[in-house]
Amino acid sequence: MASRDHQLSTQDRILDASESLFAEFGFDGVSLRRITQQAGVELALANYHFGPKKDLFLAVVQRRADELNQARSAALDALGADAEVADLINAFTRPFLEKSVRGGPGWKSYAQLIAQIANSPRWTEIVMTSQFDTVAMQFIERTKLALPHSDERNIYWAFHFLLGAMMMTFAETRRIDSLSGGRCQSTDLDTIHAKMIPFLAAGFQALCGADGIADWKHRPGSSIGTIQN
Amino acid sequence: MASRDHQLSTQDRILDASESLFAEFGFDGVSLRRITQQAGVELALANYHFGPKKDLFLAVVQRRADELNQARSAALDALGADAEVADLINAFTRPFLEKSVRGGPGWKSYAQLIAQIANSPRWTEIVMTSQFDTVAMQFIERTKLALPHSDERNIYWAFHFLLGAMMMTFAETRRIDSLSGGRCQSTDLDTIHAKMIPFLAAGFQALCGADGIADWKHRPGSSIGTIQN
DNA sequence: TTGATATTTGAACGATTGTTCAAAATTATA
DNA sequence: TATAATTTTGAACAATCGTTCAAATATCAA
Repeated sequence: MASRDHQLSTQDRILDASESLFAEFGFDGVSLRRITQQAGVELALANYHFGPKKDLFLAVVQRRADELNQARSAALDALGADAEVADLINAFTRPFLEKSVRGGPGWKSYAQLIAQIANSPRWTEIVMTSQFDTVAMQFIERTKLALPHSDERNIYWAFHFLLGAMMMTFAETRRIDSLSGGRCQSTDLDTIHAKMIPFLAAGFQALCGADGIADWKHRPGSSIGTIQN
Repeated sequence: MASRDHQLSTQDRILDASESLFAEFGFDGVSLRRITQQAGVELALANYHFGPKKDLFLAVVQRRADELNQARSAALDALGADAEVADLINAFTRPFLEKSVRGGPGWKSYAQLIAQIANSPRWTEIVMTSQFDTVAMQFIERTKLALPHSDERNIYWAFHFLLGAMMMTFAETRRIDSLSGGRCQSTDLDTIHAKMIPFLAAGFQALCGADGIADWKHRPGSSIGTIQN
């Protein structure tokens, strides 16, 4: 029998258990019985407090979305008008890093859950767009100012690649760990983040920078291409 | 009733239906009844030919893995010893692009399925590592030769970011489409790939290049950091 | 054609799924 | 304290889940 934590409300205990289990097994991989059992509450309470299972899933995502968005927005606003792209990338990604690494196990599960949702067409439309696109737009607009010579679309694509690298990092799949023979640790998010910022900043500069680059043109019949401006 | 395609074997019809449905709803989001119904075969045939559901899922992944790995490996081998990083990235990513865009609907579903698996710790260990890490290692080794001055670990992390950007692209979640107000199309993988190559190549150069960069150091108490060498 | 092997069928198994509901217990209001 | 509103309980609902199996059919080898 799961020991009850009387510090937490029934809603929070259900949300905590859902967060951890959804992150590990996905929406359809977890039953409401398993969730309520881990939460230490009766099965029917999930429906009573959150309605259908899908609404519970959305509640899990929404619970921490506001706090994350506020932290990101504040980090962006704290930057001066002369902020470089690396500063903007850091402002957008560091709050998530801080919470995933030092926000407790709930935030860790939350980050892994969001990382999976972000690559699932089924949930992206319902969850990501509605919850995170406002701040994403703030980042885009600031980046347009920092890279004024760029075609607008390139900034969107660069942000798309940023999202991919960031989500892959927070997913912590440990694939690189075995691939590198243990020389790299997927759980060391601080180190990865320190590598990610210059990597992405260079990508933004190459794609959206003033030196006006750069689509990759494939030469048919050859496996070699070239970067053209 | 689903019309039977007598061109295809029972196994292939089950694999095709599984591929499409697993990509859309995930492993636990699809029942064997729905799969066999879409395949136009009896329920019991799934178990007869593939065993338990998990083995069917693995069979779906394995079916196209060899072909993809061979194409990637051939593209890498076709490059000369003087290949640049952009060439290596292109050799690793273009085969997947070509099959996803011009390989038929099966390959499209397959790419989306792999993209979701890649960000799921539950499947990465079982699927990705065993199926794709051999060719991944070939790419890593070639990149070490192209960027000989780099700390080995930075190449692994750069490859990690490459995977994230690539998987986010093949997932086709259409998030950027709405974010950009329709100016960017997630389904236009050719355009995205043309942007991705210079973006990632610049990232590799910044992180692993001869000009020896570059970890992002966060200044405590400030939201501003700096790139140091 | 005969016998052996492989595949398909249709039904059923027990277990688990999300959801519902009336009654009991608790908390809040007056 | 008495009344109302809220929360919790325990059980049950119909539906669906993955899996199994003997019988029927189809395919192949001799």
